[in-house]
Amino acid sequence: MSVAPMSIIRVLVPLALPKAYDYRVPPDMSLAAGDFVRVPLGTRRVTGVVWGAAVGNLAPTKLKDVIEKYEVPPLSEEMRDFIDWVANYVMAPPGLVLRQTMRVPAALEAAKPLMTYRATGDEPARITPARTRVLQAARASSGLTAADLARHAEVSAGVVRGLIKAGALGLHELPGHKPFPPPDMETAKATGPQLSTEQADAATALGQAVRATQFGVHVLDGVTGSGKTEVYFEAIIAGLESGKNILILLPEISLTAQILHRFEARFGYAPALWHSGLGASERRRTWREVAENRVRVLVGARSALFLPWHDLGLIVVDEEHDGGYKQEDGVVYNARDMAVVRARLAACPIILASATPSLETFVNMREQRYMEHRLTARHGGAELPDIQLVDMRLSPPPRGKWLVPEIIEAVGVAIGRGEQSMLFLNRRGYAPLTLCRACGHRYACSNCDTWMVEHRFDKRLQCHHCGQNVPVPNVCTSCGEADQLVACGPGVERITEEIADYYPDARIAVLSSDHVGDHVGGAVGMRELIARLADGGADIIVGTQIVAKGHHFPKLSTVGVVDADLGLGNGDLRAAERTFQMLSQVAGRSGREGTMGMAMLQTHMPEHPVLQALPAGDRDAFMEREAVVRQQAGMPPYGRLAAIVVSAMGRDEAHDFVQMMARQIPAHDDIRVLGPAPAPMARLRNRYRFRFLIKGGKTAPMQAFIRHWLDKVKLHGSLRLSVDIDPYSFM
DNA sequence: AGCACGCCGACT
DNA sequence: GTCGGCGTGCTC
Repeated sequence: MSVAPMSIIRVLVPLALPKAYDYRVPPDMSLAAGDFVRVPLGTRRVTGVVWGAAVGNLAPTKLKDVIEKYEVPPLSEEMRDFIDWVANYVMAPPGLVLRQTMRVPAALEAAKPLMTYRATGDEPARITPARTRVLQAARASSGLTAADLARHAEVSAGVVRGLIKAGALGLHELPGHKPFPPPDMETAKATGPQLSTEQADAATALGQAVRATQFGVHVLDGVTGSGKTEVYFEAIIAGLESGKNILILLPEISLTAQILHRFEARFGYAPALWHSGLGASERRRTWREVAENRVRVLVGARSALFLPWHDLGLIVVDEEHDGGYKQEDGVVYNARDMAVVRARLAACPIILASATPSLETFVNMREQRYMEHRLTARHGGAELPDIQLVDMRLSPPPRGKWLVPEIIEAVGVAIGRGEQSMLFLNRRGYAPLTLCRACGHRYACSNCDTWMVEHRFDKRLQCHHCGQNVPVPNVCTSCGEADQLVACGPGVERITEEIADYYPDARIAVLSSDHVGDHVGGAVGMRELIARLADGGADIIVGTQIVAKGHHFPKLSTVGVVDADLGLGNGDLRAAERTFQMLSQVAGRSGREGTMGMAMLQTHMPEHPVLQALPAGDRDAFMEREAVVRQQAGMPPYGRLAAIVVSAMGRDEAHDFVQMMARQIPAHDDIRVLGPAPAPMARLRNRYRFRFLIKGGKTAPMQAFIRHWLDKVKLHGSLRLSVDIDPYSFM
């Protein structure tokens, strides 16, 4: 009797371990790469994924046995390659990247059976119109739950319950999760809107790219209101027809609802959704259905990239320039860039859509690495808004106020015409700084290097970085004087108060994450709130950047930007680019239906290139100029950048460590290390932070350099070190 | 990420 | 004397 040599495999577990570990496969178990397994690790049992053949550099006696295999489709080789690629690129342990995929442990367990009902053929003793409709629905399609039947027949749950009791409906348990509805190709193809010539051209080209099932990056570059969504919907139809699956990424969850509704209107069914606010059972169902290759279209936030996809036929990254694609905590990555990699591995096209593409994308498009599809005309002949600058040096607001007379007047004109106005200020709360008139004390966060922001609606001082939150004191906490606190500078709440003074009868609404929240309940609540406001529920909307994105305000004619310079002065690499993107988005909110909108920007530096480019409507000239600046500075996309932030509980601990690191910087012809310097937030959540910037040429081996450097140092105590490849924000 | 091991202060 | 604080290191 011969015993086959026990096979040994490598298992990656979703933990911050440096590599995958080897395990023995018990003789009665058969495993292949990609299988989800349970393995012992130390004293615990964890779930992991078979990553491949064993490395075999550990004494066989030390190996432990795989405990069990999960009955889930294996993670594809493509996904495993993607995870390895991302881990290598962003310099994170592969296990931590795998964890992005394994965030739903419950999805690995067998699903509860699905309780569906079908008509038994028995006629109930009493028949009513409601009952007839339910039985019709039950006969028309199978696999419907009691709730589905009630919804299809438009009756209450009680009617269905009655029919079950009467024996007319019989329980039929189905294994697995409730499937997502299949695409309705008839509707999709029948209800397509009339596309303009340029829309149709772009749609045709994208459709061809999808059918060619070849990797390629396509930029859908179109001004606000030019119908980008309708164009990529056509590409989605091509993908559905070819039997492939489609992933649509959005930078934030509040936009998912928006797309969902447009998608339903166009395709007659709802796509799957994926974002952090999904409930546990929906999350589990969606993960599982993706793993089983039964989700055809999914709209999601950046984490949707790590779902266990099969057969991706198209990825769409909407608002590709948006900073929301950058994940800053845990594994630091830019989902837009990783989506391009994902598409390459899947050998499918990817569409980057934006009205204001990032400079990286702009340069790639100009140098023809990315295919350009440009939409220049606004929908329904609407024109781009007239953008005007108000020089605050020549036309200052009244003392202690923030709005210039020109904007106040324009809002008045809009009110007179029954149109909406929007005042934009990207600053939450009432005032960004509070000080004591008596002793000069400034209220700072005790954990961070920042001021406490007054929120007058909830009468509290808040730190926007760590969340610390105290009631506004009655007496100064420093000198004890009463009623001496002064609010310095404006936030949206203060602007609301100011405009209300001028137009006391106007209906004014504030929109910021404080009032609607950025969780899903908030996002849903916000959709409803915005729909109400957009429908004429307010005369004046005062908002932070939350109002800049995606939402449609048909009655909005006038936009006032309270501080167009905010964000230009902080020395950030992308300050100009980001300000341009944000301001053009905000200005683009106005005048979308037949009317010419107007936007006024309050500025102290009207000669700044960003503020010159906006009224001139000359995005390309601005981008070209910005590209030259970057090229001269050797900055991305003409050079490479990485950041290393070291933090510790004590300033000396962090400082000594970065000094020691500085002495270990490896030499390299094409890479320079700047720093260490105190990080832009030198203290954050009670930790002292220092930063190195690593600047390399376009082809510099940044990761290898950093790996080599970090191999020479060892963390201890409260020290933490994080690497950010291609940092987005420098703050 | 957990969890055990190990070395220091303050309690019945 | 022991209970327990959390720094350090390991997990195939």
